[in-house]
Amino acid sequence: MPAEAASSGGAAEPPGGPREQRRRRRGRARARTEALLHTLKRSRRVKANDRERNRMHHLNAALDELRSVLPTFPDDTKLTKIETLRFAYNYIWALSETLRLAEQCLPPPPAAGLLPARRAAAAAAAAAAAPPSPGSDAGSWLSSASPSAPSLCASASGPSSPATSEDCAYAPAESLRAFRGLPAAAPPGAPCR
DNA sequence: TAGGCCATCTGGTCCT
DNA sequence: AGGACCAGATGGCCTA
Repeated sequence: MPAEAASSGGAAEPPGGPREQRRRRRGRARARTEALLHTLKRSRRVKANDRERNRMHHLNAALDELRSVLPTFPDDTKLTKIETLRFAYNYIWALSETLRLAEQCLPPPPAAGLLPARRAAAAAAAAAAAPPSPGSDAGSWLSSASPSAPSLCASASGPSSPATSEDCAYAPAESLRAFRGLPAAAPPGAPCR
């Protein structure tokens, strides 16, 4: 290709010459691929954002479902996320504790001897929620370090305690007594009344 | 106005 | 490769 060889050889290329045109074409192509890459990345990001939003919506829906099965409060304020989780944790513990005590104290079947579910639930609710003293923030009764349950915090290693060594959730030992069907204190092996 | 809560975006990591 | 999950950042809204 003689023409090419000649142009590459020496004299300054005239503006708009074939070399210049090629360079411009390459520049445009590169810009186009970069733009394409950018839009591709962008669209992936947008999609990922969409999925993430969706995921969080599902998570929140599940949290709402959890709220709906937890006993509501007089003031009916919506529990925050962390409150919901902590309260559920305590509620489950209180329910199982109620069952445990009931099994300990009640005569074996027939079924009539079983603790009515609603009473058990009410007791557990009281246990899990109490003491919801007015003016106290959620942290004091739902959160990790409740001063009202020092003994249970101390015995956090016990399998039946809702407290963990790291996060000593409120342990409603006192409020379990609110349930009239249960003894004030029923240490393991204590005679049932 | 400060602080708490929340939704959303984002980049990184892990898993399928 | 693409999706799920996670944690940090950011900004908006609300309340004391």
